[in-house]
Amino acid sequence: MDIFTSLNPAQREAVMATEGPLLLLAGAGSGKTRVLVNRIAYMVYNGVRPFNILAITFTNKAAREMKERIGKLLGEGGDVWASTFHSMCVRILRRDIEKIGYDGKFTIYDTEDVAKLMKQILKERNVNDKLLPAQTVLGVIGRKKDMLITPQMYINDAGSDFREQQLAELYDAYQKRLRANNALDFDDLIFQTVELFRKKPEVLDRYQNRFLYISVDEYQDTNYCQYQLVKLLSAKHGNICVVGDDDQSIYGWRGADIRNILDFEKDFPGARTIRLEQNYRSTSTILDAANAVIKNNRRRKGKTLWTENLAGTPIMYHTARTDIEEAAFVVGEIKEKKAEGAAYRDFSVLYRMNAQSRLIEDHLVRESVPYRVVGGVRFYERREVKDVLAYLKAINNPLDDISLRRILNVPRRGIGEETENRISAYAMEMEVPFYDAMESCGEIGGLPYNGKRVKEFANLMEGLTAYAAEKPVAEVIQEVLKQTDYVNELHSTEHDKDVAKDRAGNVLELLAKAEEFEKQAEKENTSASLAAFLEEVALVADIDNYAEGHDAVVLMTVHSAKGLEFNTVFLAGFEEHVFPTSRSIFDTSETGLEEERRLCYVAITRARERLFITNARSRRLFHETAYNQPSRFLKEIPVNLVETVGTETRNSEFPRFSPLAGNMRLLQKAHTMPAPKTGPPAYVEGDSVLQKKYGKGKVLAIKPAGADYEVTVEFPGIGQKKFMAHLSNLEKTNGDD
DNA sequence: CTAGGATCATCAATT
DNA sequence: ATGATCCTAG
Repeated sequence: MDIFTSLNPAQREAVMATEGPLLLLAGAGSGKTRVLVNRIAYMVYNGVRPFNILAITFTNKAAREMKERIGKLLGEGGDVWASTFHSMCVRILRRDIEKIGYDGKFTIYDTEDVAKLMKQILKERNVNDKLLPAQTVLGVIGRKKDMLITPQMYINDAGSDFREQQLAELYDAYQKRLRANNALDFDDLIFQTVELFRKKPEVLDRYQNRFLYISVDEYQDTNYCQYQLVKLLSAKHGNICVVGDDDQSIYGWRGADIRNILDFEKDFPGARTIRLEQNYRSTSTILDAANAVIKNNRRRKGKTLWTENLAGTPIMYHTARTDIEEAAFVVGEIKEKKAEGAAYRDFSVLYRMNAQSRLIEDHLVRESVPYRVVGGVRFYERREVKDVLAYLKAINNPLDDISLRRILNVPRRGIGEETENRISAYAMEMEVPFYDAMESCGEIGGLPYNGKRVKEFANLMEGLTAYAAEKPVAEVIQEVLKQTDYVNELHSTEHDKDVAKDRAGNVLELLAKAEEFEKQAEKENTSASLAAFLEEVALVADIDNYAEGHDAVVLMTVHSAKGLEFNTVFLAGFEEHVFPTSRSIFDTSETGLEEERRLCYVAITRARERLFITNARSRRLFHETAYNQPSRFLKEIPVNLVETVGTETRNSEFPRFSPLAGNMRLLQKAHTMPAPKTGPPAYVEGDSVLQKKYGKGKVLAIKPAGADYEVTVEFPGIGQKKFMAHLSNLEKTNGDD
C-alpha cells in the first residue's frame, strides 16, 4: 500500500498500531494529521468498516478535511464519523436525551443567551450583580460542569461558606431553568452526554459497539468531562488513540486539563506511546526559536523537535514607535514581499487579542491589500442575525424563554419592560412557560390595552409556527422577515445608514446560508429541519469557514491559528501585558505564564519559512496609552537567530502612507472628544495619585494636550501609563505606604 | 407605559 | 463598539 512509502519509521509505527490504547505525542508540524488519516485508511484497508470508526477533531473544518483526505485515499470513507466533541454529542443527544428528561428538540444556548439567563436569575433572586457578576457565576458553573459536578454535588460540598452556598444554589437554579426552557449550554452538550451514558447503560452499549476504533485529536485541550466521555466510549474495546502535544495546550482557561495527556499512560493501562518529533514544516531557525522558548516551561513531558530543513532566513524583529507604526510596518513588509512575487495568502498576522486587528485592518484597507479576519465578532453573534435566529429558535422550541423574550419587542411593537416583567411574574406564579403566560395575558392585570399587543405577538408566533411545520428553513426566514417587516425596521431605527445597510446585508446572508444549508442537506441526504439548521448554526466556529482558496492575507488570534500553517507569519504586539497578558504576569502561580509560553510556541511554529516578530513602544490599550517592555519571551529566543530590522530609519518613512482615510478618522475622533470639564488637574508633577485600576503612582509629567492635559504616571511594579486628566479621575493622595 | 437619547463603564483566548 | 442606567417627552 502506497501509504507507507512516504512515512518515517515513527509515523509508520503509529499508523500500524491500531489495537489498544495509543498516545501519539506529535510535535508541531510533525505530520500528525497525515498519520491519523493514514491510520484510519490502514484500518479500513485491513477490513474495519468505516462505520465503526470515530475521529474526534477540534474543529468542524478539521473534521471535514479529514473525511476528504480519507476519501481520497480510499475512494470511500464517508461513513467514518468525524466530528467535534460538541457536534458528536448533539447527535447522540438528539436521539436519546428524552431518556434523561429533555425533549429532543432542545435549543443550544450560546454565551450571550446564557448570560441573559443568568442575569434574569440574579435579578429574580435579588443578588447584587456588582458583587457577583453573571460572568463570574457562569465561570464557576462551567468549571463544575467540566469536572462533572452536578448542582446537588456542589450543594453538598459547599459546606458553611456563604459564597459557595450561594453559587451552588445559583447553579441549581440555572440548571433548572435550562431544563424548563428545554435548552442546553455548550458545556451541557458534553456533560449531559456523559450523564446519559452513565444513567442509561444500554445507550452507552450501543455506541461502544458501534465505535470500535476511536481517535481524539488535540487531546491536550480536552477537559475532564471530555476525558470521561472518551473513557466511557472506549471502555469495552480499548482501541483509543489520542493525539496531542502538551506543549500546545492553550485552553486551560476553559477547563482543558493538561493532566489528561500527562497521565494517559496511567489512565489507560497498557498504553503505547509514540513520539513524532521530526518537523517537516519550518526552517531550523524557526524551530530552534520555538524549542528555546518552550524549554523554559517546567511542566511538560519534554521533547525536542528536530528537522532536516535548512536554516532559512533569520527571524525578523522590529520595534515600532507606536502601534500604528507597527501596523504600517507589517503592511509595508507584506506589500514589499508581494512585489517580489509572493502571494497574499502566504501571509498571516497573528495577535494575542482580537482588538489588535483593528489597526492592521485599517492599514490593509488603506493600502488596498486583500485580507480576511478570522474570529472577532462572529457572524452568528451579530445582533440582527441573532434576532432572526431567535424567531427560529422560539418557533422550534416554544419553551425557549430567552429567545422568546428577545423578540417580544423586536421589532418595536410597544411591549416594554414593564409588560415583560408582568408576564414573567405571572408565568412564575402559575408555574407555566412564558409562552403560555403570553397566551393567557387577558388574565394578567395592568397591561396596556389589556394585553392586546401581547396577544397579537402570540398570534404572530402561532402563525409562524404553523407555517414552519410545513415549509423549509429559508422560507420560514422569509416569512419571519415579511411578517415583522424586520429589514425596514432596521433602516428606520438605525441612524447610521451604513450600519443599517450592513445589518440588512447580514440578514440576507443568513437567508442565503439557510438556502445553502437546504441544498447541502438534500445532496447529503441529511435532515434540513429547523432544528438541524439551528444546530449547525450554533456549533460553527469562525475558523470553520476559513477557506485557504482566496488570495488574501489572513488575520487571527494565536488561538485560532492552532493547527494551521503559513509561509510567513507576523507575530504582532510582542510585549509585556499584551503577550504575555497582564493577568498572567500578575498571577502568582506560574501556570498562567506557562500557558502564555505555550501559546507563544504555537505562534512561532505556525511559520514555515519566515517569521516576523513586532512590537511597539507605545500602544493604545483599552483607554490608555501603555508603554510596555518587549515580551519576556523575546529574551528566550537565542540572539543569533534574530535580526533586528529598521527600528529607527524606517520610522521616518512611516508618515508617508497615503493619508486620507487615516487622517479623516483622526479628525473625526478629535471632534467627538468631549470638552474638558475642568482646567489644569489638581495635582502637580511629583505628586502621588490614586488610579482605580493601578492603585498609587507618582506623577512624572503633565503637559497640555489639546484642550486637556496628558498626565504621565509611574506605578511601582507596573510601569508608566499616560492618562487624559479629565477622563481618568486621578485623585491626589499623600505619598505614604 | 414606552421610545429614544445621553451618559457611563467595560474590554483574553472559544465551542 | 455594547450593554446598563437614567432622563424626558409623548
